[in-house]
Amino acid sequence: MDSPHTTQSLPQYRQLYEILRRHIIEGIYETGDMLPSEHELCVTFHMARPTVRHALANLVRDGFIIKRKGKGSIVYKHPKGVGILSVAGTTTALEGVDLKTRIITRPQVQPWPHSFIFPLSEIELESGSIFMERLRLVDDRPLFFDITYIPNINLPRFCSRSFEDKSLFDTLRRFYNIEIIGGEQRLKAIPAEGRFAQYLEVQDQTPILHLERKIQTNRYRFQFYSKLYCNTTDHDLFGIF
Amino acid sequence: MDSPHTTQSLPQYRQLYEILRRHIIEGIYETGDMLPSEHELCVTFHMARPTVRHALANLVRDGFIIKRKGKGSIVYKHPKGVGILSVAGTTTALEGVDLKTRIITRPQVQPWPHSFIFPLSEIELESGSIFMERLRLVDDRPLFFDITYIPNINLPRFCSRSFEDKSLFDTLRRFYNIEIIGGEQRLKAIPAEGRFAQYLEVQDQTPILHLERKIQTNRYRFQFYSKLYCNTTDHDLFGIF
DNA sequence: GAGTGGTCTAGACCACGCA
DNA sequence: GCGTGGTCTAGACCACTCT
Repeated sequence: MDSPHTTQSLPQYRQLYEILRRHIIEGIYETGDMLPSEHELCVTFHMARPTVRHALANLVRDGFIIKRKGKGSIVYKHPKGVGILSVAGTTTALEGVDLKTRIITRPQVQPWPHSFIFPLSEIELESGSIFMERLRLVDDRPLFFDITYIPNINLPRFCSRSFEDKSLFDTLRRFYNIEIIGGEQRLKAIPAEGRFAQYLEVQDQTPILHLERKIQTNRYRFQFYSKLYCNTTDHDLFGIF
Repeated sequence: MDSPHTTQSLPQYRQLYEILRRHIIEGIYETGDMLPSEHELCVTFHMARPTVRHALANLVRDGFIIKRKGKGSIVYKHPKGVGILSVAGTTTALEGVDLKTRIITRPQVQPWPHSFIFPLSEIELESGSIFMERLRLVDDRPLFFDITYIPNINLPRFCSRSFEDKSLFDTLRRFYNIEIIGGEQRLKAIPAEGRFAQYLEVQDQTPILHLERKIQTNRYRFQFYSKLYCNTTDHDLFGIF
């Protein structure tokens, strides 16, 4: 097994979040079911109410439950959809879906593009970027093409890791202790052209979704960037707000 | 003035949120500035720390600040962008932007469309929907076309209210005590066609963004729906996650 | 070392849904 | 009227950034 420090003292609210999340995904709860009340969860897991509420708040944020005053926490499983607009990261968001990753360009260090989408700091510019291109497939049909730029700062052996069918976010968390804490994204509908149309297996000029993202991490002054080209003809993109 | 109960005992954490949010938007803080520390805010506003933290957490959620352990809350003003993907509602998200609304179809009661995007409950079906079409313009250029379906349940005089350059969310909050607490949305890139292309003033077949949303409110079992057609050629859509 | 945010406790009172 | 979640208090200890 490769679990260096899987549960390395995760905060209690995160532990409870993971447990309930798993229960919902695995079908122990169905849409419409009530979660145990906050009080019950306090007793069961030996936590104070704010701690329990913190966990539940995150489940709300990620769309797993909705809460009703005087009623309780209601499980809400969303119909199939591709929730790549959330913090959780693509691989997690698509849990339960047959997701495959094909590496188009293996991670390699190179200078930043000349005019980059987002402004870069001195240190980012100096260090260069780790560049990587991946095609993600759902049910063996290409869903989106993902170009990632990561500042090459203190990420030993990063380029020699395998990302075939692996989660980038997981790799960052497990080997480098980097957690994703948020980000911003810009969306555009654009016509598919050239190699993007080929990768996504759509006709030239088919409307596709283009996302440019800046992803914040818990490491001080460390963020990274990605560009997505997404085929929304077969699947809708799905988001919570 | 039309402020029936503007501050009708808003919770403290919301009051603080609104104050800080306004200060950020109005330029009292610039990007990179530090907000007062949590402790300072506690003292200044006579609140306990969890209350202050609740307000700050919402500012983080809405992208106004990022927090750094051992450092503080850093103000983060996003460059121009159109943040219609957030809870806040279009009008609020576009604060500071020259937003105009042109009513295409005045609110009217009618039955629900035959096959509606989202499953509807008995009571929603029985009551029929309030239907309304609006074109939203930024700097006098059409940005998106918005079709709204609201269950016609206990919304007296709704159809006779004016929505020209008014916020729907504000109307719901002020006159019906309905708050938006979240929602889900589906995104697609589609080609502009027919009247949509005309309204948005784009060429036929230009890629546009299509959103289908279900919007949750604090009123029990009350949600509403909207469809958006958005021109992303001139502006990117902007989102936080 | 001083100050910051991150986590956590053990209570309290209120508004709401439901029976 | 009971149980639920929504709000709030007044503390506590820890990990982190900065000087």
